[in-house]
Amino acid sequence: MSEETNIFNMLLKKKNLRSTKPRQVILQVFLLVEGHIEIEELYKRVLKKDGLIGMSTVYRTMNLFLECGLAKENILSNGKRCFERDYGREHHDHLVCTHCGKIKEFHHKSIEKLQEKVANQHFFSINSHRMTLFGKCYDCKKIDS
Amino acid sequence: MSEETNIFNMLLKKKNLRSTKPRQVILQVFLLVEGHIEIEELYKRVLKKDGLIGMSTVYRTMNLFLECGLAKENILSNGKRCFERDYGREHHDHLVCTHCGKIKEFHHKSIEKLQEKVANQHFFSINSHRMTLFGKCYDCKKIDS
DNA sequence: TTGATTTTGATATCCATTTTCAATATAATA
DNA sequence: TATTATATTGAAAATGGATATCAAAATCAA
Repeated sequence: MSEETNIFNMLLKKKNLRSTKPRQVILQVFLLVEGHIEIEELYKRVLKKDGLIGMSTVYRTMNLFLECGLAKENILSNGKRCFERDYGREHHDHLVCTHCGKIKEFHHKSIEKLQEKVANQHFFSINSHRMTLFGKCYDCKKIDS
Repeated sequence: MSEETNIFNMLLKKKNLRSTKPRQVILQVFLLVEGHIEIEELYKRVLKKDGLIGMSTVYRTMNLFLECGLAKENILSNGKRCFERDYGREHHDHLVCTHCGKIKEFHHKSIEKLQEKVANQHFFSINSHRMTLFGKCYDCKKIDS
């Protein structure tokens, strides 16, 4: 049993929730996601495994994933939400190509140190941050020029 | 006539749109906004000036403001949108208190230089970015501890 | 098993936003 | 100014994403 499965089961236990087939299927599918996924696409993949599962259950279960830190939510430039796995992964920020939608991840320690510094100057203590750079990726620059 | 009024009128002309009373009223009200405002609150203020204006017109007009760069949209930590004026203002990022909702603005040149650097490393050219630090402000830290 | 409780999927509902549409306002021109 | 063509309006309907409701089904503990 993967560590992530474990974390999910712990959450279920903690909240007196039951380990049901739909929840396990959705978890399995989610754990195979690489990168970023919108809920519609996740639902499609879930249906392939079990055509009886309803959309509401996917939403409900995704909220559980968010709650226990297995998933993280992002807002894309078009305003839509997408999700990504968030366990055992290093924190990262996003570079989004506004032309083709490609998403790259990056992590920059010095930026984060500066963020801390800024926060301190304003007497804030940061819990989290969100940084997204929008632009054009290499391939799209080539196409357009 | 303020420069912002001018910009709006130019957009109207460019798009063959008409300068109507509702549009002028909404612009006037918007230009008095300081900081960040949700559309409901903007609508309330519009109604005080002219009780006949409808919500759809406010939405439509706000979209025009966004289009010509008079307004900028932000997504708060609770997922709601808010707007702020965006003409003649220096670019800035946000510090949001997740406890009381307070929003502070900051601008950090070195962070932006590093963002450029990161983008270059990934062969992206950045058009814009969005950076928000979430945490607790001074006052809310005091209350809670 | 049984019985108490939770979960489910379908459906209804909610909310923010956009679209539709007939009536009205605007701007250009005659 | 009167006319005409076109854009705009507000109200209401529609949309789309997400949540809440609820009776039937599944799960768990005894």
